[in-house]
Amino acid sequence: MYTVAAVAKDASRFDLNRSVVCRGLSQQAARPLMAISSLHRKAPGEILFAEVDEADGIYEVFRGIVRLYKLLPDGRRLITAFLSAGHLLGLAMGGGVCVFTAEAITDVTLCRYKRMAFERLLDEVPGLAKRLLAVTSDELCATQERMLLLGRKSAVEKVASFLVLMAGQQGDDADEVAIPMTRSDIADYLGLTISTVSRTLTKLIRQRVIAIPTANLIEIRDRDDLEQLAAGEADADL
Amino acid sequence: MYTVAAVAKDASRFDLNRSVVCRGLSQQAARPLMAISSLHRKAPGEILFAEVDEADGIYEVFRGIVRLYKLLPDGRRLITAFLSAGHLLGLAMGGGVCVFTAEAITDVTLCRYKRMAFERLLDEVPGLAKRLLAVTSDELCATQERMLLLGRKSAVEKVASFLVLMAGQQGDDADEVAIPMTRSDIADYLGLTISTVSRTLTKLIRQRVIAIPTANLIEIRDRDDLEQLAAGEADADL
DNA sequence: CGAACCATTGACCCCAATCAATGAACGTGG
DNA sequence: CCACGTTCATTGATTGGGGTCAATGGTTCG
Repeated sequence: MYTVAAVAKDASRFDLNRSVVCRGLSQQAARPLMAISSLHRKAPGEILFAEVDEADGIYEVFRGIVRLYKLLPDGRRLITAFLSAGHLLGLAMGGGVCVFTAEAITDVTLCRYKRMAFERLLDEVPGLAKRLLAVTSDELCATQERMLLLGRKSAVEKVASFLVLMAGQQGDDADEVAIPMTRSDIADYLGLTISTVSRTLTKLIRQRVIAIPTANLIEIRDRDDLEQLAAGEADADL
Repeated sequence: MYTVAAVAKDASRFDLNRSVVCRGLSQQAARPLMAISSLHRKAPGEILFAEVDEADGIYEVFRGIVRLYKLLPDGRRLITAFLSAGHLLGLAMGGGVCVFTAEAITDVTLCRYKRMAFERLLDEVPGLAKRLLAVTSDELCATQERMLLLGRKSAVEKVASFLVLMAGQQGDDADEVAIPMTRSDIADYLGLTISTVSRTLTKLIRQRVIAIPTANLIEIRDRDDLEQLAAGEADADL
């Protein structure tokens, strides 16, 4: 763990203008946020906080990818989200207790705002609460889509949706999509098993919708088809 | 549709202290909210707004139950939430467009706050944004649990979870749970089919976990068992 | 009384899970 | 450098949970 002061020289990693929390706030308003923040690094597999922990703050991901997940007693896992740079983490704590586990899947840099102090700033910094409300509203909106996927989409539709989502996150024009997570992660994100994810991917390859040069790199060969599959508009051509 | 003035005599249905939006705000702060609100009634089956509509405001449910759902092109439906009195509706609009359809399933009374004016009040009324942030955070927290259910729970676990949820919403001590929605609604809420919901309920009856005097009334006979099933802690006794 | 809707239940089927084998990619240490 | 273990991905064989189709009965309502 590094305090902000300690890495102050590395300004690009803690630039207020890049911070999602601070965006839209005046420099002056953002300053108190600086004061209660600290920069952290995590290696792949490291846990930021677990499901039972007391919520200790709000995190913002600066670099890398974090997975959030919930577990059932017997080990079944559902990944509720993959968070990349610019995403917030810790806003949805139920009564001060974490409702999911957060774990780094790549090397991760993030910034933590102390909970108590942050709560106080919500009253003091004008526009901060409204800004966070916008963020959580967007998130809530995205989870609606995810529930539809989890509850009603077929395996092909799920995998296609995932690929479209990943493609959308990294420059729209690029047809090569980097997949930083494992098949197991994808499966637990889509409510499937590893086998089914793998089988479905090869099915998409055979249909020439995608190609997979490396396991972690997927090339989209027919974006229209893929998006149609993702939307559940495909006729009967699986 | 009724304006607030028109139903002002019916004070109990538009009491600021009962309003979730206004709770925690001073009387003075709440007054401008009154000014931009209007009271509405909807009959069962009436649609408040549909998935493609422009978001026209924030609603608060005062009485009755509303279902929110999303559809796939071929008609598959997922009900994302049942909203009862005290719930807000319309906060999670993606870029001013509704991301789901809202439909009354009972007679419903609700209050609408005009969108534009409401947005303005977020800046002007101290504490309002923070209050709504708390509401959306709680909601976000609840959707995590729902995603786990949709993605990883078995039919029995889903139905048991649903019953526990319904029981929790209406006085904890009562063992008779009123089910105001149809089996079809339950199915689309849990990501199952009508048949499976029905079959699962009779299975629970045979295990003496519940009893169903009327289709819309479920008696919980063994709450511990039910909660264990809901949590996914049951061994192998289906 | 009949129509419409809802819930239950049975017979059957299929999609995705399970079980299991194989291969590829990577470190690590001898 | 290569043998070895480990983790990850693919793929086949088989199973089973829940979907589909369909018949029946109960309620409500016009």
